[in-house]
Amino acid sequence: MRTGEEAIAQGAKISTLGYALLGLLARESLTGYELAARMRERIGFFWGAGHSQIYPELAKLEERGLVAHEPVEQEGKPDKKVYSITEAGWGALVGWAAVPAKPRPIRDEMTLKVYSLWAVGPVEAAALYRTEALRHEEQLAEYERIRDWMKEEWAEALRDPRTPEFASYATLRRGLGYEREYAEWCRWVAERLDSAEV
Amino acid sequence: MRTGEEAIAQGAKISTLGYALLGLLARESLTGYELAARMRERIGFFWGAGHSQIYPELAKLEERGLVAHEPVEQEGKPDKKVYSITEAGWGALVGWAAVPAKPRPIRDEMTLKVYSLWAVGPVEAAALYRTEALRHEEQLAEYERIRDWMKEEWAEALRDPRTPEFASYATLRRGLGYEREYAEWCRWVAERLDSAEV
DNA sequence: TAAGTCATGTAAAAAGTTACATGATTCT
DNA sequence: AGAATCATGTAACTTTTTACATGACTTA
Repeated sequence: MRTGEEAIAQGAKISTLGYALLGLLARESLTGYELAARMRERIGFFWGAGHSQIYPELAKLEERGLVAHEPVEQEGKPDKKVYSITEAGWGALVGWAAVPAKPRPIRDEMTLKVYSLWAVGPVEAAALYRTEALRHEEQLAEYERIRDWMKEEWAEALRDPRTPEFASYATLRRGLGYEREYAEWCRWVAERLDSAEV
Repeated sequence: MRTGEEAIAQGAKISTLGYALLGLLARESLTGYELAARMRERIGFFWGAGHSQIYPELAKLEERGLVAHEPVEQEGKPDKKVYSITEAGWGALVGWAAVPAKPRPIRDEMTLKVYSLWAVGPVEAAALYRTEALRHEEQLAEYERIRDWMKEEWAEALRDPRTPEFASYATLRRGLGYEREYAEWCRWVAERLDSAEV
């Protein structure tokens, strides 16, 4: 039973960014600055936010009692606020993670450009998609390095799909497949364009 | 040489949605209503916009001289405005399509949820990802039907990568690969979760 | 008679991006 | 000396989403 102040925020809806932050804080307590870094490094491939979006969102989550912060004084560095997830925050996260997401367009500008490919010279276009393939191959290679590291370091935990390590690995596998498929498609586009140049 | 009114808008930047509309209008002249439908049917998988975003964007494009409209009176139906791409619009489209897009996070909420998978019960989670796999398998099947149709109807045009038909086909292939990979990943997640239930 | 299609808009709110603002310490 | 890291914020702007608003005709 929730009463008083806690009940006030009951109705207010949490944004996807809010859940992303809760998901990171469920693993470890972090400052806004660190959350921005985790956002880039860990889940930046499929969700992103700069610090200008994170700080106000943390304040909102705290208002609703889903996170709490503790001020920490530091020497030689500016003071910081370390945020932790609360029990209510944990409940909100679990509730969100267990239900399907509403499907939305992926908003991939490069695919949008392909739709107008016929308006561009084939030589120029082939070069563009070969460069794009390279980008995705590099990202793929980076993910493969991380995967190998995980398999070595987390061998034990990865056997159990109820660990945060497995969840990280599953996320990475999605990136792996996404980049592999994307690179392949870019190469296919470039190859087909090459055939027109002859 | 551009002078006077045309020059005024030179500097103003066109949004991705603007280019999406130009890309559709480069193939055929359309009304705002039809553009919203094309958006859903043709490129909805990787870019989306409702009519409330399209009508104002068309007005902006017209201000900048990239599209022009002709009012058409109809019987039994409300009057409409048929938009066409201008030469300036064509130039803008080609310039945009020939350069790489700035990479952005894909903002896939389902992948974000996987990152917090460990917080959810494995039985519940397995059901969720099996349902999700189904969604992507159905979408894949739909794309396969369209692909088969294209290969029959557009056999001639698809041999030349400089046709709009080929561009449509290339776009579809991206969706095909994306859904296939996504479904496969969902099944993998579900299977791994099953192993924990025993 | 209720829902769907055709047709065009505006308004408000939410989400996301880019820029402004400050300041100490550490690395190159 | 300049750039990067740690650290937290606000402001302005753009983009996206959801809701409001209207109205004739067609199909189930």
